[in-house]
Amino acid sequence: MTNSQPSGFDRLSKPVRQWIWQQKWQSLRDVQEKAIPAILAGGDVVISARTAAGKTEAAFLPLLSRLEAKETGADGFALLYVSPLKALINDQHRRLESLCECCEVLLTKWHGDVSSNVKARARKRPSGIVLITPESLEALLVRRGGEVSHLFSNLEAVVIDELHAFIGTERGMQMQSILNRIEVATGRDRIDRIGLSATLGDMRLAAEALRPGCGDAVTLVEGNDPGNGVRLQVRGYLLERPTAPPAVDAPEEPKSDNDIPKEDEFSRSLLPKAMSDDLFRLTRGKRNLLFAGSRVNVEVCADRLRNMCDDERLPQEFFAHHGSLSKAIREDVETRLRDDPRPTTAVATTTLELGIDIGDVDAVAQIGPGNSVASLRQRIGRSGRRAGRPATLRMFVAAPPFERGGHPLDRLRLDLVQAIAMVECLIANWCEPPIKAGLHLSTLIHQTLALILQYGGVLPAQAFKLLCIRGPFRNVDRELFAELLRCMASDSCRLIEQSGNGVLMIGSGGEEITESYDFYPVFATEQEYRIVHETRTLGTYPLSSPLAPGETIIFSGRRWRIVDIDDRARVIAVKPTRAGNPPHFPGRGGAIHDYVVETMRAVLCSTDTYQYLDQQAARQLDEARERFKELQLDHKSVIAHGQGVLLFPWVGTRKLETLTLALIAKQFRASSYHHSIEISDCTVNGVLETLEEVANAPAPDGVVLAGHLAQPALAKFDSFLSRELMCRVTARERIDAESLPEIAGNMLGA
DNA sequence: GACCTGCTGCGGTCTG
Repeated sequence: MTNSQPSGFDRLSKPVRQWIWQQKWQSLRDVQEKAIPAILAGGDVVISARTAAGKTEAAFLPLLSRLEAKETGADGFALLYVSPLKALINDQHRRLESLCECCEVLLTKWHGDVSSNVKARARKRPSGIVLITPESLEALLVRRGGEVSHLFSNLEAVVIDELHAFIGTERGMQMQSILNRIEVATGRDRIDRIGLSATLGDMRLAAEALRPGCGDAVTLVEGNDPGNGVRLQVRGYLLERPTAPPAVDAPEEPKSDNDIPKEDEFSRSLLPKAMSDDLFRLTRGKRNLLFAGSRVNVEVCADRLRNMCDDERLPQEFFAHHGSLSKAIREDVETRLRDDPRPTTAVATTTLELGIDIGDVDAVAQIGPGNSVASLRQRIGRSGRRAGRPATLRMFVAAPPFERGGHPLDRLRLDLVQAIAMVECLIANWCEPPIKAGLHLSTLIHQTLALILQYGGVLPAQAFKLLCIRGPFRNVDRELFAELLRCMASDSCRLIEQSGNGVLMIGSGGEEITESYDFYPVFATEQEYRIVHETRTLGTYPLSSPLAPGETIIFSGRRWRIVDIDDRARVIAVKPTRAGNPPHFPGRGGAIHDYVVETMRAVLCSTDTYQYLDQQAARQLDEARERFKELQLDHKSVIAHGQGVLLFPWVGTRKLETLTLALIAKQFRASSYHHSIEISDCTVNGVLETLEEVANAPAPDGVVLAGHLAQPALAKFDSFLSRELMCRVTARERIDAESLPEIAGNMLGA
């Protein structure tokens, strides 16, 4: 320690200070300095700081000091650390081991890969810190309901890592509900919650997510670590016309593995050659993360770069990384990034965005504008962590080529404009706020079943009070909860039944679900094949994407031929080959925030130049702005197009879809496309009149509007909901009916 | 026109 000893340091317990001495830290980090008094004072705290700023220690140094001062010797766990990832638990265990040893506090990993005797031992003599996933915690409550009060009665605090990953999600609702159930079971009014997060758009909303209903009482701690600056570039490219469709009708099987089909022509329509040449040139020989967007793009891009490596007879340094690849393959890439000095570029989806420890990379590249400013910020934080080196991010954005008679939207270069809008938002220090909680009826079904199992039965009024008044399901009122219970008890579900004295019990249908191994997670997953080469599992492939023996596929950045499909065992056997088609993964579109789309319009209206654009991108922006003026979009929102019209509301995905739906409900043939709505067979005046009507009428009933929409069961237990309940979920979570008059009004005023 | 995450307890067999 230097002479300028931080005041926070002095307030820590003796063993904690000793540990800090051993680490030879020169001083505490800004966020740690601020967190110490906040956590020592007790109460709920949100700690937010950029990646690698020392958030974990910011929470645990004062928490361990608190344990030292308490010294009750009572049994029961003292601290609970909840993480969304097993990999993060393993990292944190490594990181906290010596600190806990110094403090003589037991540290226990608890997740699905940890052996059951370790868990049994911890249950028998509960003490110290437990690092756990929400699913393992759920299993503990459901299977050992009777032990809960004993295990957690001396709990000092709960630390929630990657808080932002839980906000507004099914898993987040589950976690809040579990923490609430622990408080109730132990008879504690509240157990301190400490949320750790990357910088969030709106800290107050994050605080509300940490302690529903009492966000105002949460202490906010924001780290102010300036980092080493950011170097950022947006590079423009032109897409090549696809000259051949993907080889669906390809003539039978290629005769030999040496036949090389024209698959490159298709893959070039996803990834132009000029772009892959630049990607190769800028990443080769260094350590990079390349975020390619979708799993298909990861495969196409990894395949292309690996081939370029082979062509130049260089050792391979490009590797694919996404959620459908096997754990072993992914860990090989992570380990190589972390521990191997050889140049390595991981071509990834969002898998490498969260806090898994992969050390520092030289640069980050991204294909396309991405879906959120928050994720852009997170990605930048993956480089520039070493002293004196700025973070480096290059965005590679391709636009469609101009064609006579092409779609007017092609010339607005909306991907490039979106990329610029994202960067402008980032520079202005804006990022998406957490989304507001929906009804989450699927997760409420789950929590009702879990609660019955935990207590062996529960009265409806108790369940309502616990889950919906004290717990996180506050958008569900008594009437709606009663309807949900009736639905769960109905003949078609039989999830629950009621005993003579009114106690809710698990029904015949519920038994099957709750006894199953996959009851504990609340998110839905697709059924999949396993892709196997000899004895090695390469990864998984969705059942819904049909494949046939003899077909070729790019997977894990390599090319394979399918030799056998075992539908019963759900195994696809492959062998290496020289040809390969891009794989197919189903997916739903991402939602872009209103403010990003508003900023896009501002970028198109403005004449500002942006230093971070390369020549090609700057030229494409000029062309897009010219076209924007030509179409008079600077003062019009509705323009004629062919036999119909194009609408430009400049709102985010959810509002765009709501307006489309409202127009469909008024008998227009409308569909949303690339930030616009296309309506066929109508006139500009006809649409303007309708917009006028919408603007001046009260907002339509969301449930009625949602009735026009297909109601796919998206969440895990949605299939148990009645049509009517599903409509209410859709109205609340997927559309925004209240904003319709305002959107229409703004378009008329434009 | 997108991504990601997670999992018990038991009974069986094998190894040191």
